[in-house]
Amino acid sequence: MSDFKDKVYKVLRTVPKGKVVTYGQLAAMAGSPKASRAIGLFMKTNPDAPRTPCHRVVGSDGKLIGYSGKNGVPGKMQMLKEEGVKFKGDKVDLEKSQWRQN
DNA sequence: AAAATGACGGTGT
DNA sequence: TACACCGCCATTT
Repeated sequence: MSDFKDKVYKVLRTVPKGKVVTYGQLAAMAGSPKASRAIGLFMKTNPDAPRTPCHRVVGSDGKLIGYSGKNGVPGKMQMLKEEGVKFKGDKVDLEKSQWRQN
């Protein structure tokens, strides 16, 4: 497996409940700030579904995209709400729920 | 090995 | 503000 991919999952697993990260941010932490596209690809593949909270990954504007889960994006939004993530209409309130290492 | 694909992001119109 | 296009990266066929 590529180190990049492993790194992405590692970081993603570090994201606490009730917080979210953007694809770009996640990519940056993994070592490639512009690999946001690849990140989504990993989420789709998602070999570690149960241990990888891919539902905590949102777009740069906090908009929910993707999610191959059971209920799709709507279910993802619901799940995040349950975890305590604040929402702004159909998007996540990044000002309050975006995860920050620092 | 080369080309196509995709759960993105930013910029332009 | 909304839609379209281009650029980036890693995976898959």
